[in-house]
Amino acid sequence: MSVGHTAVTTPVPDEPVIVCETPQDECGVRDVLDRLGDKWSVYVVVELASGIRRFKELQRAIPGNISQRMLTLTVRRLERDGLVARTVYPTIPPQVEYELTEMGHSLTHLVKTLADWSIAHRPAIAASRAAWDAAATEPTTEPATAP
Amino acid sequence: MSVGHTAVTTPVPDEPVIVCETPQDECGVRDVLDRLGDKWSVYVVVELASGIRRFKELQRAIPGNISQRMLTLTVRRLERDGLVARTVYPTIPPQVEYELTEMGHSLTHLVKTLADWSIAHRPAIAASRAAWDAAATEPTTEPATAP
DNA sequence: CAGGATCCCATCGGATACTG
DNA sequence: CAGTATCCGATGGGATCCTG
Repeated sequence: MSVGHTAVTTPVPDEPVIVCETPQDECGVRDVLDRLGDKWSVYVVVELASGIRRFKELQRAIPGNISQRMLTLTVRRLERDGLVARTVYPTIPPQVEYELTEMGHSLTHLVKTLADWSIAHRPAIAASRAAWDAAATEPTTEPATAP
Repeated sequence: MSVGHTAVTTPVPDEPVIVCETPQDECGVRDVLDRLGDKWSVYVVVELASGIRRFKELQRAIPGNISQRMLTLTVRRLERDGLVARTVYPTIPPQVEYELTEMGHSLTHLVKTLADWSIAHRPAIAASRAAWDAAATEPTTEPATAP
C-alpha cells in the first residue's frame, strides 16, 4: 500500500503528536531536564520517595558517593523549587530531615517512566554502541576478513 | 490516628513503588538522563519526531541557536546510541539527512511525559522559587514590617 | 551532624577558521 | 552544505578545612 503517495514527510507509525505547538519554543522540556538532568537530583528524589531521610542517611543511601557539598546544593535546589521539604530540629547535634513535597512525589511517576524506558532499551543501545565503535575501529567497511 | 505508631517511615499516598530494587544501584535512570540531560539532545529528538531533517534544517529549527559543532556532537551521539539514523548523499554540495530510528521514536512518548509534567508544575515551581528568593532577601523570618 | 567556604580540575559548550 | 579542528571561557563537581 501507499506506493507513490505524496505525504511521505512523516513515515512515522503512531507518535504522541509530540510536544511543541510553537516552533522555536522550548516547550518546557528543558525545565524538567535542568532540574533532574544534573548528576544527583534524581537519586535524591528516588531515595526520598521511600520516606523521610536525614542528611547523612541520604548521603549514604545515594549510589556513587555524593559529596556533602553536592548533596547540600542538590537538596537546596530541590527545596527552592518546592519539590523537597526541609525540617530542622535545633538539637545538639543538629538534626535535619528531608522529605518530598506533594509535587515532589508527582515526580516519581515521571522518574519511573524514565527508568522503564532505560531498562527496556539498554540492551539495544549497548548493541548499537558496540557496532558503532567497531565500525570506527576497523578501517574497511566490508567484512574483508583481511589477510 | 497513629500516635506513636512505629511504621511512620512512609507517610506517602500512592507512589508507583518507584524504581530500584537493589539499593546502591542506579536503576538505569542515569542512563536516560546522560543521554537526554545535555543541552540539545531533546530538541533534536523533538524536531526529528516531525520527520526527516537535513543538517541545516535541524540547526535552524532548534531553539537557542545551537552551534554546528554542538549539533554535530549531539547528533553523532544519538546516532551511536541507535536513536537517530544518518543518511549521506554524496552529492555536491553534500546532503545529509537525519531521522529518528524506531527506538528514537519511542523516546517521543517519554519526552511528552516530561513536557507535560513541566508545563503542569511550572507555575507552582515559579511560585516556590519566588517565595524562597524573597525569604533569602529579607532578614527577619516574621512579617515584622520593620521600622 | 549538618553545612558553609575555598581551592582546583575536568568537562561542556560557544566562537571562529578551515576543508571536501 | 556538512562537517572537523582549535582555542577558550563558563560551569559542574570533588576534596578539604572549618564551624555551630
